Amino acid sequence: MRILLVEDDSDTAKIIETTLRSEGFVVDITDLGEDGLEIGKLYDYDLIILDLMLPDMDGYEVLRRLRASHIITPILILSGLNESSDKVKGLGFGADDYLTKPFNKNELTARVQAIIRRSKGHAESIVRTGRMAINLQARTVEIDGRLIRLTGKEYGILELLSLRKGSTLTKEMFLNHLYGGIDEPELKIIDVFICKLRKKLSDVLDGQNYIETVWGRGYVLREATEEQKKEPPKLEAPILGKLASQG
Amino acid sequence: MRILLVEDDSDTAKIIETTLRSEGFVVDITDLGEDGLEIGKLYDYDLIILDLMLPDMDGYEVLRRLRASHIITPILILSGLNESSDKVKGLGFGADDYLTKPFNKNELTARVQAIIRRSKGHAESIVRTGRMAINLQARTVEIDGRLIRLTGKEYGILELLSLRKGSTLTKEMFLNHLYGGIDEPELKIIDVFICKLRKKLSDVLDGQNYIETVWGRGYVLREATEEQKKEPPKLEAPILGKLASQG
DNA sequence: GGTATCTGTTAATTTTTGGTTAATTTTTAT
DNA sequence: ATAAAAATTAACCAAAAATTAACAGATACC
Repeated sequence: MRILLVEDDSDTAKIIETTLRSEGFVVDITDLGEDGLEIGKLYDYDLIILDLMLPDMDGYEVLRRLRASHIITPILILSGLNESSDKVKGLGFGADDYLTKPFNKNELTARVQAIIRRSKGHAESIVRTGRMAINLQARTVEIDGRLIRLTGKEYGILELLSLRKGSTLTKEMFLNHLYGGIDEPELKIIDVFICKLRKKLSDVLDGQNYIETVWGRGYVLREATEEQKKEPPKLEAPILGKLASQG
Repeated sequence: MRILLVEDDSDTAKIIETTLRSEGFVVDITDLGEDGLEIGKLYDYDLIILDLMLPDMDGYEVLRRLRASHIITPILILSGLNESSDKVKGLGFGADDYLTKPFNKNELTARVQAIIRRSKGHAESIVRTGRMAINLQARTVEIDGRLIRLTGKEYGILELLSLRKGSTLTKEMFLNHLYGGIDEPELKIIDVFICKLRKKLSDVLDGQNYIETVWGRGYVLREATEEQKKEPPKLEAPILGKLASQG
């Protein structure tokens, strides 16, 4: 579960971040409405938490423009004001819930979980590509129903590719999302993880590769071809014949 | 088992809290009806204990609104009044039981346990994983029908893992749920308890381990493999020899 | 074809995290 | 008040993951 937090007050942001992280959410933070708008449009978050008081733009403006761009990501409005007019205004513009500062941590997590549960309509969010299924809740990957063991960064890369399936992601994008801008390692690290990831997947997919390289640009996860979707033939007689003909 | 206590008198709250905690319940407390309403709606508690005398709102109002919102969480009404009319009124509004102050601690726990057992619809809530069975009502753990002696925190960790079997829980999650946010010890404590827990279980499971480590994220309780579900072969001659030598 | 640039792969190194034990503090029961 | 049990901290080692570095293989472009 991935949450975008648009909040300029760093103390509040920190509290929200640690609270939600401790519940297992992945939290991306930006302090500008402009950036929130951009990122919210570009990536498929499970929830956007939006502060009304932003340095560059009115929170409502961000909300309005997101909805105008047909972004249906659930939005939780965060405000220091307690007027009910604001509440109505926010919900009217298409916010899903409203929380006033200061708030209780349990209430925050409760609301966040409630909104997300509601928005998913109880359905598990699973992204399928050929024989591979990525469970975003459990952060697990299965191929032909068998669990594939991935490390944190390996999974992170695969998750990003899945969320933006079909479009090419640059290494810089991966770096940004996996390291949140600070203390980033070399770009090369992405190649290394892609390599490891491919190896783990292809071990089970007997040589098939879903992660395509776009030379000079980055990587894409493409919808599998009909050929790739088929389960591999069980190794029985044909193999024996093949082996026999080779020997 | 998680209980929400809506009570403004801090002495009463304290007594209830310690009584129920000593029985192994996790207790969240709020002193406002408004908050109780909000939190009760959003969180899935096993029981809500509701005082009628609240500073901001009539307890009946909270009860009525919870039921109006289709919250079916069992509710225990707590009151200083002893009139039977009140009793009827509360039960009529959809409360599950009624307790008058001052009350007896044993009666409190008995009622609480009864309500919760009833609300779970008689079905024993037992989570099975391989040869292990966790009884959430009794807070006991059995392996091959034999009782395993666990301490409070050890059980708490195993219970959480069972309730969310299959998904990885971070150490922060354990800390949050086991200590309710305040006065939390170091994260490291979770490792220690996991270690003790594994040891106690594996002593009986002859080396098997149901609690899996997800490196960098936390721990999971996974459904056991077919192999793990089998009872181990009974040791014959060696045991007999051992007993003989002892007797 | 040559070459500069980008990518794939492996190995070596560093950092982080987990497992375990023992010591200490706190809680509980008697 | 005391002993026993449980919880917590501290310290250490081992294991795993992340990162870097080095080099081999591809690809685009001239």
